[in-house]
Amino acid sequence: MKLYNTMTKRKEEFIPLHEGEVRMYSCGPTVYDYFHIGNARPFIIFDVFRRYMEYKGYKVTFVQNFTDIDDKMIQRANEEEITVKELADRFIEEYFKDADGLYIRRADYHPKATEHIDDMIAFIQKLIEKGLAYQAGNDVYFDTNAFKDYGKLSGQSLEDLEIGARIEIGKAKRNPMDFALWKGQKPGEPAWDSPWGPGRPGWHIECSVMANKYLGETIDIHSGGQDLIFPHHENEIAQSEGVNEKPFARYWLHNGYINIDNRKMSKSLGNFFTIRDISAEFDLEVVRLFMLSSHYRNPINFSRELLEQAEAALERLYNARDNLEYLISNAEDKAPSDEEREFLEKLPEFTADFERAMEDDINTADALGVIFELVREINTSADKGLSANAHQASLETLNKLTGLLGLLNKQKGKLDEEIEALIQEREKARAEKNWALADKIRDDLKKEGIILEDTPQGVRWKRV
RNA sequence: GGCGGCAUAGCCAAGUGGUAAGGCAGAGGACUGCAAAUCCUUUAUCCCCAGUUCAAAUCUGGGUGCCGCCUCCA
Repeated sequence: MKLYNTMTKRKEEFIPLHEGEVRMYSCGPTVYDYFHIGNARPFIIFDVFRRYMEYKGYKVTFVQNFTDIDDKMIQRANEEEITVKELADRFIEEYFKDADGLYIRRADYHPKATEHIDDMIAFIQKLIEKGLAYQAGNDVYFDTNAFKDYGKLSGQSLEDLEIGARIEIGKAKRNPMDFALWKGQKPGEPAWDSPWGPGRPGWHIECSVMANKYLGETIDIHSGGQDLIFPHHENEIAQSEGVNEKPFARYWLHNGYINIDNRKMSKSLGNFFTIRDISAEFDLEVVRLFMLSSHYRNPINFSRELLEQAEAALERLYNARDNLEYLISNAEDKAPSDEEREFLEKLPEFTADFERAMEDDINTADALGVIFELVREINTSADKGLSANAHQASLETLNKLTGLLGLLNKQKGKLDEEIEALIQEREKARAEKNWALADKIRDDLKKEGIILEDTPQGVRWKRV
């Protein structure tokens, strides 16, 4: 498995710290609102990565946090006249609704910042003891000048960063790049007791602390959006390596942005679509396929047209599966022909190609291409007169590969007896060349959401 | 100013030295009572210029255009 590591700017062979295990931490949402499709990208792509590593036999421990206390949380809670806790509880629930719709599996741990305040205080104390942090008034700051590797992830020297810094030098800070570990309470803000007085943790410290707590001092993989490289991940490294004096993460994975009209989609620009918005018009599985149709590090544009393309592509996948299931239930049991043997020999090549794509830095676009090649092979096999056994093998391969990408989750289900009877009635009408009746039944069923297709192998149905 | 990314058909998109995957849309054809599904065929001076090489979408240099990070952001 090769992964592009932001730290080294190269693809590297993945070697876990502990044999057979993957410990990964992915930065999760700040739960002050519904998440948008830009947020959804890392959730989806790293969910796929996790599925794939499990498929490869690794024991994966996946942690994704919820940031449930920060400036935005406080501001939104004030606007809505509810507590920060109430706001967080609500949007954590909404997170899971949307994540479920996208078939994003639950992490092994979803730690919340507010439930780790004591751990954070202890961590900050260690930083102070090591001379890497200082108290200024009721705040505590990380002393970036005291950490020699500061800037190594983003490839920036502290000097360069300072030249470009747009940030105003806080009165209490020694250096413009220093960042808050602990913020003293301001009027009306929620606060926790600490050695520095009542206050709340800075944003960056939670990830260092929770990654350390759930995954250890050195983790295998840390992932998130490219916009977190600086300052968030840079600061996490400073904190974690400052305290532990060990590498924090072995591989840093960062996904590219979702753009609207070629501009980054972000809450601050206001040009975003939430997953909740999209779900009103599209099945969220379409969004999932859309996300996987390009490589995760490339930027992707978002538009309705592109979702429609993804929708059509997804339907092709479902058609292939439906057709296969139909063939299985109707194929004869018979001895395999030479053609069948050839087909069955070829089948594993698709899995091999798929794996090759995935192991090249999670190239889901290429992997999807392999699935579509498999689909053509399957569709072509329909009239080869293969045995049920052969079709079953095709189905298993298709399900395996699409399952690794988290696609084709919906099951077809069964038809009501009433509708079953109508289909039989139509078949009878067709046999009698009573096209008027046959077409009427087909139209009526379409209104019920059932589409009938008369294939060379027989009549088939699917839901709209 | 510093750091980084991208440019492949109408749209989307893989492909890091050997002569352009795949999806969507369109066109033509096959199958079909019709429709659908499916299959076959079809659409690319790989942004420009120069260089390296037997060979370049791929490497090097120089352009051009677009985007991102350096402030909260996935």
